[in-house]
Amino acid sequence: MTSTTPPIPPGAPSGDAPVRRKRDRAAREREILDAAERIFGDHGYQGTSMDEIAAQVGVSKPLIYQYYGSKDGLFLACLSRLRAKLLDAVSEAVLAAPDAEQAMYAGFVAWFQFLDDHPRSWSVIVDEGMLSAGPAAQAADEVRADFVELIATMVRLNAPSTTDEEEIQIVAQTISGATERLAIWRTRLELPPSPEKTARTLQDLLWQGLANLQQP
Amino acid sequence: MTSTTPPIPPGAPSGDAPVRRKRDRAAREREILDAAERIFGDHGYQGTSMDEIAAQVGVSKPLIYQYYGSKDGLFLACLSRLRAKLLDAVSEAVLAAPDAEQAMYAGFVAWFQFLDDHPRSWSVIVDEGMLSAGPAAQAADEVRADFVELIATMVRLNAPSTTDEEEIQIVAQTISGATERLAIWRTRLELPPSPEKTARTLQDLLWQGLANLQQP
DNA sequence: CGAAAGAACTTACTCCCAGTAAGTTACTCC
DNA sequence: GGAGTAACTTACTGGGAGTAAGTTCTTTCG
Repeated sequence: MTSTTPPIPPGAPSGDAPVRRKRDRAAREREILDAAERIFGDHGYQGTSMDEIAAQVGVSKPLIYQYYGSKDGLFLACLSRLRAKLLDAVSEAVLAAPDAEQAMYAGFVAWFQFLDDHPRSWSVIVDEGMLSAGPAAQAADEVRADFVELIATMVRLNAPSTTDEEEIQIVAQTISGATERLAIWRTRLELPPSPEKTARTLQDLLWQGLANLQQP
Repeated sequence: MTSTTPPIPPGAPSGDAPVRRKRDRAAREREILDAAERIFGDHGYQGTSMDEIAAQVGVSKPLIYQYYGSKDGLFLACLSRLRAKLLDAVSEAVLAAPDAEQAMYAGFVAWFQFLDDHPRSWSVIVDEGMLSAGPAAQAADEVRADFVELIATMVRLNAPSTTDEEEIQIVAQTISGATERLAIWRTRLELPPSPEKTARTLQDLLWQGLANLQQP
């Protein structure tokens, strides 16, 4: 099970290999974070115990507490790492597009594609990141806030004459909520529609309405 | 604190008032369910302990387990009751409308209005009902499935020539996800946009795209 | 009436898991 | 090689979910 770091027997090994029972902190932290991301992704936040993570890494529980403070802290660390990756993927796709319409489509595709590429990691954010209590929930909200802001910016660029900030917020929340839900829905299908088809349908559904925002 | 049923001192009371230390089962079940709904709504699923509910009702914990089986079971019972109320409210609004466009708008308004009227109850479903693990999550999924089906039906009626069931599912998931997210978002604002404005903006955003579904 | 039966209800646990105190082991730098 | 420190562990506490086994009230039937 502990494929990464086989436990070293306490009885002293042969006397020349350094054996490095103690690794440097950064490496251990990464090791713990990797395991946590995987296990959280598999069993969810609630279904994961710190003891399990510790066992998988081949380390004792207090060490994890020393590095990450709490279960929430560890979860939050997983989340931050994923968040950066995800936001990068989508932003890059959006910025590379020649116009607003294609930017939106590209953003959608990137979003769904990322999901397909990192299914388990992703469920950390979407499936379980929705807890409303605790610091973890706050972090999940920050992830969402990032995307809402990204979407709102795009909407403003696309419909410059719209000054009703409240409407823009409604639209941005709508799109963010829709993509999130579609993401979850797709993961549960054995044969989900392709990222492209999903993105195109969403685009078709929203684009006309977005264009009309400026002249109501 | 236990305002509803003050604990009766074990020392035998005066000998004529019946005192009914034991109530009949149905009444107790309702009492427990009411308290659970309130406390789950206040502190969330995780933040609520069975001991707390038992204390509020003025009853011992095993009694609750006898009636509801588990924490999940109790939560699920709360959810079912709310789900019926909510689905009724929205369905009624939809069915009372003269045409598809107004039906959709009325459905949105009913949805957001219900939220405003039952804020705490609602957070049981939306804020915490999203756990992906356990039977509670399955129940939350059923709530969503009901609405997705309702929306899908409306879409089919509105765009009869569309035969691509996959596209209809995408659209229904989109709308369901959007309304759910908007619901959560609104509860967190001190001065949210009115149900009507939220519904109208959403309607404006989606209606044109829906109409185009039939002739792509 | 009074005992039998069966509900409603409780005390007193078990187990599991997040989190911690205090100590031990390996590495490092003089 | 010894002092100092970072990495790490054992062995706990506390709290909450869930349970076994019993106790008290109420109804029913002789």
